[in-house]
Amino acid sequence: MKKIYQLYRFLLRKHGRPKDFWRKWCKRKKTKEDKEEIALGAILTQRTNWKRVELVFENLKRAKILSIKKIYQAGKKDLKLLEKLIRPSGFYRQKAKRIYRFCQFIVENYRNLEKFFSQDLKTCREELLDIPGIGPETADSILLFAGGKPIFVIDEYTRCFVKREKISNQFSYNYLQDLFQKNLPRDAKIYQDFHALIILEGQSIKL
DNA sequence: GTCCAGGGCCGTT
DNA sequence: AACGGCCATGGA
Repeated sequence: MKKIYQLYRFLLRKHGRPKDFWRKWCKRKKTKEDKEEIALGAILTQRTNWKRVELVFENLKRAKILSIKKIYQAGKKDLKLLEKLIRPSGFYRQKAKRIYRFCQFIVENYRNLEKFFSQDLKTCREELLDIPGIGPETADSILLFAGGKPIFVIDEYTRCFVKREKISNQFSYNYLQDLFQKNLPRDAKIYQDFHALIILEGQSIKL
């Protein structure tokens, strides 16, 4: 069943190549710092939209703690401060803790993201999933969009897409992830673009 | 006032 | 394995 790959080609023709999904959504340039923001954004965006996450980034920027290291230091001293800054993205007490623990994990074990991502995909994924508050979707978003690792992200948009296109009548995370990966070249760029296209498609239908 | 936005965790069945 | 309740904000 190469239907999935054909759907990818179809969406690519329809919407064009999404230049840089995260840049477009975050309205930011792709820099080294940006990778950290992408990873942090993956947690902040849980069950909310990007506008809210933008507000948090602005707060963090204003407070000059917009990096993994700075958040780690700030959170260690005073979690309440992080809570206050993270508030606009909702679930702020949980998310402050989640963000802090993620930063703590990176800094204390690897010093920086680069080092962490230098390991193989399987190791990175297992370690991310061990951090409380980081589940499969958040972990894979971090791996794919911040780490450039070839792993396909399943989210609500993807499930709606699967349903609309009658790709499968089973919707569990692992099953769908497997299905997409088996029917696509193992290429992070393609996974990124396809994911962006699925969201663009989902939003265009909603209107 | 009501609805909802790109999850994850925990407890129950 | 599947489902329900919970976490919380601000814009439409």
